[in-house]
Amino acid sequence: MQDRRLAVLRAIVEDYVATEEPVGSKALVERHGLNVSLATVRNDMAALEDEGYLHQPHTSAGRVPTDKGYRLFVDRLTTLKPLSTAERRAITSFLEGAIDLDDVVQRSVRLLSQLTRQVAVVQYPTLSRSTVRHVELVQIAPDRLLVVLILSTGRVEQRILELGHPLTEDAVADLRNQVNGAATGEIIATAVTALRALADTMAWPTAVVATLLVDALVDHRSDERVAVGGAANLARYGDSFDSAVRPLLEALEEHVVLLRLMGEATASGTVTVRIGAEGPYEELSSTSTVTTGYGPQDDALATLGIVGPTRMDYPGTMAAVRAVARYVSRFLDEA
Amino acid sequence: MQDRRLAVLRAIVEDYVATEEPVGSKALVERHGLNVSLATVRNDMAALEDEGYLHQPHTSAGRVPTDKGYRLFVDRLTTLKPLSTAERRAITSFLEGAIDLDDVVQRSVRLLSQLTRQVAVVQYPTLSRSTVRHVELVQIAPDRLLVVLILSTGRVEQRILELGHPLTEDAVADLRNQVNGAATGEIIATAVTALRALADTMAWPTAVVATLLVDALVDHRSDERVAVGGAANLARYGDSFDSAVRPLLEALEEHVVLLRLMGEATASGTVTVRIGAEGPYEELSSTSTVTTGYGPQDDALATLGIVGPTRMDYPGTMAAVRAVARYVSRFLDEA
DNA sequence: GCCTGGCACTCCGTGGGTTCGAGTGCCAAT
DNA sequence: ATTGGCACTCGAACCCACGGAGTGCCAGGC
Repeated sequence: MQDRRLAVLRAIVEDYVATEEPVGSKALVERHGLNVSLATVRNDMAALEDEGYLHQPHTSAGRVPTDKGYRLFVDRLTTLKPLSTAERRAITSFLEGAIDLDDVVQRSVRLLSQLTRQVAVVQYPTLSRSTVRHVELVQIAPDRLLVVLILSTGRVEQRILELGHPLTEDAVADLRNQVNGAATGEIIATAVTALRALADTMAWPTAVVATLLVDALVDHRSDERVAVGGAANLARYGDSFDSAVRPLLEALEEHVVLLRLMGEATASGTVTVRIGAEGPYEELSSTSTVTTGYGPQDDALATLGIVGPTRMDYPGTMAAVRAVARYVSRFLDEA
Repeated sequence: MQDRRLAVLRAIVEDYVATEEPVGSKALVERHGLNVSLATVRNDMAALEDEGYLHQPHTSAGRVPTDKGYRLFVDRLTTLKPLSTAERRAITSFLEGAIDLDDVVQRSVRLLSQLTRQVAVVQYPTLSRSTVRHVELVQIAPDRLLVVLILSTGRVEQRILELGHPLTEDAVADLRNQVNGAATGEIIATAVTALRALADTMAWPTAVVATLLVDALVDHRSDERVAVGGAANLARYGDSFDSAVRPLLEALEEHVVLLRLMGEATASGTVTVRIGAEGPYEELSSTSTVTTGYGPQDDALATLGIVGPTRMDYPGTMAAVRAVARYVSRFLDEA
């Protein structure tokens, strides 16, 4: 009885996602094996509407799930569809050719957007937990230094420093050695502390340089990088263009907004679903996000997922997001 | 007389761009200071239509410019609007804070899209004419090398090499010295030749490494990089969604397609306008591009511009594109 | 020869009215 | 609790008529 109601809700969600049209009682009993009569289903639907799981656009129309309805569906009615072997093969072969971290991220975005037919978002692995592999200083002018920071994740950060004072080649070489001695192998936070200590022991002007280096290291800009792909999938919205697509297109360009929308990286393996108004932005109240964390050793370094309409295939999308996160994590383990 | 016809065409283009609606003879004489009668304007319009400059959607509707009409407008009737001082100030202050090449490109994209309210596209300066400033080799595993290539434009390319054979630290240091000796200061093409020659003189396995380095250098992937911004401006299309926005959204993700659409970099200062079907893609026959080259010393290293509907404010857009290219070029000169 | 005023014509967009049908709610019976 | 039946609601689709914007063309004037 309560079971049947849930079955009705599930059927409505599935039909609505498939057809994009409000689903009525008749279509429901025909298309699903509910062994009850029309009237019974109607009663259930009316009850579900009273409880806020369904909504009807107008009196003589079918029912549409509310955010609350989707939430229940995702929480209690979803069994993740395993991916087809073809899909699995696609994922591995797609990732195999990657040549560096940037490439991995870009391939993942493309992969995710193609698998889910939604807009995919992949955050670059955050700096905070990765370690410094090497710091390279290149003097491109007497008073100008290019800093290249190579991290254990394979990520490379670059930054030009204006010194305000010329340095000799030897001074740069010396600085390079000291900086690498202090920072290599450390996580960013430790490296920053070590460099600050180093700067204190140094004579001007190298001390200034070390300080500038610290700035370059902690530059938070680097934490905000994301890759976005599959925006063309927005074209499938068609209806509700102004209310849904416009704010989303805007959000896709504001990476800070996007990151907030995606939320904190959750443990890899746990897929987080945010439905409509559960997210932080009112303008995006008709979009949902499906996200999870990823990173080597299943240690969630960054977030990855998709953004789409509340009306989406949650089981399929969740499975795809989880699978891609898993494979990318594994790939990062190897690298 | 012929002059008046051109004036009529100009007025129609301007009105149509402003109102987005087919413009009729009445609105025309009212809004523009054409000192002739309705009937005269009608005759001119009919003549312009015969010659293919105008088109009327249906008998009792106003006229709309054809691609050919826009072309004539751009070629003969356009006087570039100078930017307002506010706009100029915006450009300089926007670019001033840039900290590296990536940042310059990203700021330019944002700037262009905001100035023109169109989708902006900026190609990263191509490698081909820039010189090698430094090659850094970092051994991240015995048989794995991270190559960081620093170019005179400030661009940094990175690539991981799988050696298939372990190298000692000394071998790497030696290789680094030799490679830098051969490549530093040369343009890419020369550097490649020099490295090939170097590889011939070397014993295995360093020769293999040098060869791999060449591959990394000539990797054409790097020439395809573009930054895109302002996709949210597509939301203003509203009508003609399927025919115009969808293919464009797809093109924006396919950077190769996008680069072909933008065309070759033309000399900085010369703004190229491609209208509708003049471009290489049929699906994009209702979009135009406004592009120009940019680079230090006005040597066009790369292309920059916008993509938008054929119905756009060409004079304003052309002025903005030219101005941004000029300022970015100047900025690159200084750096 | 070019411009102008006038007139008849063509269609598109709009609004009102009607019909059609899907879907509902509720009641009485099992 | 479930079911069959019935009356009801309300949006979508269709039709039609009408008004008006815009046109093409002709005859007359400078």
